[in-house]
Amino acid sequence: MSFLDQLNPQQREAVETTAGPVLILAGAGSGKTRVITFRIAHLIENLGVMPEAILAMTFTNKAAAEMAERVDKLVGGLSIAKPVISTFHSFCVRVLRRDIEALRIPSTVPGQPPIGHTKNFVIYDEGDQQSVLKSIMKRLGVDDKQLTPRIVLSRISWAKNHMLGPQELYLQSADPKTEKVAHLFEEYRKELRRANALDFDDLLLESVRLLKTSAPVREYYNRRFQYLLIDEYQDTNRPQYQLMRLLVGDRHNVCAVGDEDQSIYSWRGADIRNILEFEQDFPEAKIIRLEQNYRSTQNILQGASAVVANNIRRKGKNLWTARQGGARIGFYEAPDGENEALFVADSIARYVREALDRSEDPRAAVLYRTNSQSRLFEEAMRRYGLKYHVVGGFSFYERSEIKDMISYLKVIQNPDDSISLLRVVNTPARGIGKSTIEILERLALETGLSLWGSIAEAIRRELLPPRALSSLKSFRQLIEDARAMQSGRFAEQMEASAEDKPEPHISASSQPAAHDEPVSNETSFDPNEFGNFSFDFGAAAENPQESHGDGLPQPTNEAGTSNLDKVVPGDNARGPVLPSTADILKFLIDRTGYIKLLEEEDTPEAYSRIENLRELVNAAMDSRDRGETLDAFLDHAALISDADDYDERAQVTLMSLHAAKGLEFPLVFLSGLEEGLFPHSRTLLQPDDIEEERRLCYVGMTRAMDQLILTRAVYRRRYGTDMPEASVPSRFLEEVPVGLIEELGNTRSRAATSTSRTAARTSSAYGESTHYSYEDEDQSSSWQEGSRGDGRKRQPGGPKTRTPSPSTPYNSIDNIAQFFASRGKKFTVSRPPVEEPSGKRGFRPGQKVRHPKYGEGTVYQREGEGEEAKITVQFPRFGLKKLVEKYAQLERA
DNA sequence: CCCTGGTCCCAACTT
DNA sequence: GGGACCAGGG
Repeated sequence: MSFLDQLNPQQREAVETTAGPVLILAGAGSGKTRVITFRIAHLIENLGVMPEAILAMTFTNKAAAEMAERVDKLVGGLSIAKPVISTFHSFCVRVLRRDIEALRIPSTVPGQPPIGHTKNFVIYDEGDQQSVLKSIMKRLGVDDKQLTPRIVLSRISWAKNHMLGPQELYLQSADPKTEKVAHLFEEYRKELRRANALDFDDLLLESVRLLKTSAPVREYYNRRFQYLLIDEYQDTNRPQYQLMRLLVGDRHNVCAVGDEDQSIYSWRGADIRNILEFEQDFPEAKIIRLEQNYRSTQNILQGASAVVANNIRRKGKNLWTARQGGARIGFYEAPDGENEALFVADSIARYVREALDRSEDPRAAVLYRTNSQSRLFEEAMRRYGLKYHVVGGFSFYERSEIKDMISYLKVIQNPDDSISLLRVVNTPARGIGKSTIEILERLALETGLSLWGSIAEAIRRELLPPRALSSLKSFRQLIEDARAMQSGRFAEQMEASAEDKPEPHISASSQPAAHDEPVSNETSFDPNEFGNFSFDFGAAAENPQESHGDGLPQPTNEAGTSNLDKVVPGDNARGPVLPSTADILKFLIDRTGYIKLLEEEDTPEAYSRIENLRELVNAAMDSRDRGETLDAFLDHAALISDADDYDERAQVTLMSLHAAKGLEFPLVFLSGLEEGLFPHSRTLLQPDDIEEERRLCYVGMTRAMDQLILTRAVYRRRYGTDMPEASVPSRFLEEVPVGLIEELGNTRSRAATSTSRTAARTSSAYGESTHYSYEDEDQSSSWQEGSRGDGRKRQPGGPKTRTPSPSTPYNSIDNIAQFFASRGKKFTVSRPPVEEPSGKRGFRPGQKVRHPKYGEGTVYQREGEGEEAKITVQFPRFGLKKLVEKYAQLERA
């Protein structure tokens, strides 16, 4: 029996139509990933295609990794060679690292090196881009208020996504503002070229340019890749589209998979025309529709379809499911954002417990339009002792100590990277201050050198006071020593490759990088050339609340102390040692005294930073074990994305709607359904933007397998301290057919809020009968205890459950229980017992405690009396925190 | 030169 | 709620 028998007829057709262009219109939940992976497996297994001749493009590393894993399972280690499954951006980086120098042009000045990027280019992230623009705008005296670096950057990015250069932008500019942007764009480009840096958009654009202009390069890839697959085709932009055309060549073996109803990235340049006009691009194209949804119940699917049916720009489709009926779509209207979050947490706590009792999938997702909404949900999850995982937000790489070290590495890879150099030249402080920097920058401007070049020049010509000069000398020595470590590695490679000609470079900073052979005339391909990234990085440091699935303790690098011994200097145990990225990092940390200074600081924050640095060194060691060089390590760090840290083992996942694309959960909450929030206020004016918001809503709703609950807050605070504002229900709520909706929650309170909103806010009816309130401290802390106690051994109906009387302030919970009960899931309305207050009160200095967010810590001091007492606790990872005992859910550890 | 504390202004999605 | 920026003291 063939594995193809597992597919439905349409899926099977999609898998077996391997010659020529194919467009697969795959509705939500219709087995898109399955089709792609089976198609790859079919090519390899049944048609004998060489794995390395297959290229599949995805949007996130996570999706690529998952796809690779699934293909691996199907093909079962038939061959060491693997198909290339990669994100567009990662793929482009590999292409450019290999051949970008084919784009260089000879200098007009004889004897000068060619102009253009070299293969040791660095990647600039958004922060780097902003720094570049900021300094340009300062230099040119551009008014910061009308035109912020942020705005300019987004306009530049817009231009790039539409494949416009500064000149084109200038020519079609109709206003002085755009003219200015065009000018800044030009300067920005110069600056990046000088720094030998590329931004994210450039990765795509330069790859396109490379394939367009260099026939040998193009032919190399055309020969190598015979089959091309593109996931999420509806979200490709023009450069990606062109890249596809160039890679496909005239063979036209391309398979694009997408769903126009899930196009949610137009603001990033995604061009919905790409999918709508596929048939024009490839007249011989075969179109296959996958319309059977295997994920959701009929109610959910109907609701979602009804919403998206309000869009005009779509092909239209008929999604159906065999899962007739199902739970109705819940709707809960909360008085405010806090209550909304508590409602969600309460429902999830209940759901998780129940699902575990029945050995069902206990995962739930909370989706929101804006990341800032996550805070309230996080607090609520902690209240309920739920293990949750937040996707996105502040990542490991955004921490300052990590950025510092990464910047050092970038400078070592490419000293002309002036942005990174500026970041580290005085980090830690070594007496190179503002005035010194200003002189260097002026010198750079006069001479056309990079900052790195200017440092040498300033030292040579003794243009600075002796003090500054000696500081600069020691900095330069540091970088050069580190670079020398690097070149040991390169020297060896150079021996291997024959006719290599190290070229002089403007500031003598170009690495004597080993050239691959010229691009043409290769007959065999290195299967590892496009090796996929792996993603075991940073997660542990990020969120101590992170779940590990079944609630059982897992062998993780918790709190990191176990990693300590891995980082001791002189870790040469793993065989003949060439200097690796890890070695360089250790060298840097040692020479700069970075950790030593942190230790001297002797604050808990400092120790947490040290911990992060160790984590970074560990990551570098893993990178070394994978055989990666410095640039691969840095590429990885630059291209890892928020969506990549989604952990499918977490019971509760909090994330933006965008990040949820491609995922599915038994229970989904779609929150903040308010005009101005979702749809977002910045989209209300253009009809096209509203359609995209609606697609986003569709994406969110179709993530749900069994249960979908929509929520909204009547009052919402926009900023931390401002007065809450009354909201208008989202239009999307009205677009869901009434018959599919089940209202949840306390109707009385809702009536009160809608009839007299301001009165309700202050009246006791509002304040006290609010079902979920942060002020009700007994309730929440006892819930906390209860669910934590249940965490490992879940005892259904044990002593920890009781049914509240109808008079408890939990009206709405009764209602939810009924709601769940009505769909055949029996939910006991449970409420953990109220604990004796004396049992856990009164922490004393020296005592070990556990905090839901900060983990274990030691009480440092106690101020005040009773439950008003403030206790200061030292947490190894988070430092000293002053907590009001009444509110902090501290436990004895 | 470096650190601190106050103030301003912001907050859409993300490779 | 918080990050970026600036003024002023050590």
